Amino acid sequence: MMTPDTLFKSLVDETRRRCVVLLTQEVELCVCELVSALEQIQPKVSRHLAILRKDKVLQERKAGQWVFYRLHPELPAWAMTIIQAMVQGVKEDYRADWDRLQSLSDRPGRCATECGCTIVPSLQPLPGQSR
Amino acid sequence: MMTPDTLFKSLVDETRRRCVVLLTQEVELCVCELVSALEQIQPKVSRHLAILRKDKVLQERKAGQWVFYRLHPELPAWAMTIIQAMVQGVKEDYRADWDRLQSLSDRPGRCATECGCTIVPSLQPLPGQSR
DNA sequence: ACCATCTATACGGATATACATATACTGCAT
DNA sequence: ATGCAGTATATGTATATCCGTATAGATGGT
Repeated sequence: MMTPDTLFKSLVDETRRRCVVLLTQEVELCVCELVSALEQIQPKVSRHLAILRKDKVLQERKAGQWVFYRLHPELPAWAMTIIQAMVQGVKEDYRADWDRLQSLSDRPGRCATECGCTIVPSLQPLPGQSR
Repeated sequence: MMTPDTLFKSLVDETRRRCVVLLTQEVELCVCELVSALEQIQPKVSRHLAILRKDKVLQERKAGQWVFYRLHPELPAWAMTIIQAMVQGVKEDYRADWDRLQSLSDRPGRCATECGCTIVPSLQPLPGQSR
């Protein structure tokens, strides 16, 4: 079960927060997209995603050679509140991550039939952003 | 200015979270009260309070030989949201801290005219008592 | 089979953090 | 001045965390 101890340990790292913030804007992202958006080397991103997965902050979905991550659907309400408040706190700081993500070409396709990602988290986009 | 990085670093430690949680229920507490409520040695509590003070999560008020701490009045809204959600997350877990705090005798008095704080109704201000 | 891509993990080093103990500082009372 | 209570900090140590590099596994295309 998620505890504040686990959540704060997970979110104390900025790389992990940047991943989580992007995943409040996009339903799911694969590792290579996060690598490009964050401009970090792949093993580093993968290691942090493993921590977020172990702590049940994120959920993984394997699709062929890709692994997609999304916010864990069973995050308790207080944890989602913390994540959303954290997004408010970073405001424009992580804007560059979002911009890089949007400018990527050749992103792997997602279709509802293959990934089942019909659930869109009811989160507010960052100020000035639209999808 | 408070940033999520600072706040998460501050709240990643359980001792610091326990201090903050108690300070969401009492307007202000002195170090010796926190030492008793948390059942931790004084240098440990003092060191963590220093971190919370440096990070502007808490504010200090010196009154004679006592130092009272309270939530920093300039905490941004998103930070207060995170703190309140964290309190929701710990629910009954920190209940023992509160119980020990309430059962303390000889708590230092708080006077509205000298400290400007709002006295919590459950508190019995006792003038000039030492421990 | 071979290769390229995507992802995960193991390893060693560097940095950061928490701890207990000891000590210093301050304000108040005798 | 002396002592004591409340608080803060310095020190050394142990542990945890993060990083980059190297490597391994898994998948899909040729």
